[in-house]
Amino acid sequence: MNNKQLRKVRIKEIIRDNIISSQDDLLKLLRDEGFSLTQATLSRDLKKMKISKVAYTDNTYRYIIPKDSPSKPKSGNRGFVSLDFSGHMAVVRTLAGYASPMAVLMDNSPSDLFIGTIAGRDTIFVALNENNINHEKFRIYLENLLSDNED
Amino acid sequence: MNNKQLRKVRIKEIIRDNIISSQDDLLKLLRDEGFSLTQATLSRDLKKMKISKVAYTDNTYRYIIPKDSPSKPKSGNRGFVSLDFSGHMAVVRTLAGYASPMAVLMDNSPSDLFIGTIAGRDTIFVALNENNINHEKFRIYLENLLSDNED
DNA sequence: CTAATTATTGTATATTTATGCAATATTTTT
DNA sequence: AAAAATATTGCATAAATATACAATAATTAG
Repeated sequence: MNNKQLRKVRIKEIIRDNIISSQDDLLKLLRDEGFSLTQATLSRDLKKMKISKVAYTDNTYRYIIPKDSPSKPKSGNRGFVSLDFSGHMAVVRTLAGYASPMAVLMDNSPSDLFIGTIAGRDTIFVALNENNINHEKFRIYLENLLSDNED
Repeated sequence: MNNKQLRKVRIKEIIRDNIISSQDDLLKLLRDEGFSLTQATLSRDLKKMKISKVAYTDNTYRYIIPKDSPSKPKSGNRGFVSLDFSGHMAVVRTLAGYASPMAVLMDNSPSDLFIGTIAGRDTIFVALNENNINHEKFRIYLENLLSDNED
């Protein structure tokens, strides 16, 4: 294991075991352990590891390790297969059985972009808002819904 | 609904439907809609809402709504709600819409413990193997099924 | 109503984080 | 091994974000 990999492992451990509220905090701890690096490198490491600062309930900021961080196969898009459009209708194809829960997800994240969904076994019809038809935005909406919201 | 609350609602919607990579991005969109505020206020709003910038797989940063946000459905165990038994039948309750995919999961992980499943919207009936009725084992089977593999 | 209290916001700025570029180091190719 | 290609890093700084403080607005108490 080279220095970079070792460093990354320690970064995760430190963040798991400490309250870190800035990159400089973390930088100091790493340097105390003998690592030699700068904030710039740390910023890059954290980006690669998807570790980021979030607001905590105690009104402070902390760095946290995302729950799904450990190289999760991106195939886990909740059964998503494809998205196509037909006029005012978006058609989402899913793996067998996934259409209904995905439609429920959408129903629970309402948006101006659509006015309703109906799901079969592996297909969802989404009635888009005729005053606000924007395929690209709907695609982004769905992408965010499916990737931001893992179990 | 006063201006602040309205603004916060819109912030969530905008982040859900767009790719936002800085507070200034968001600020511009809000101002386009007629909101009058500064980056400082936005920073405070986002802190309160626990919305933060995270590294995305495409090597960019995006603001995202945290997973446990109230607008997202709570789905810790893949929509699982409860498990009960009635004679040779196990009855699994799920969140609305989750019954079918969960039954598919079970069908794809066959076991001597049951001989078939049938799913409605939020309920699965599982016909247990009458030669091998063991409620506790089935509970463990289901527990493992729901916690093991990723989506 | 008026005063007191609390909440919201902007300004200005400090703090924090990200990145272009050049230098080094590492790995791969020949 | 040398050359070429790729990756890692620091430096300097740009870009982005958070916050102290003061002002203003809204709410509550008397």
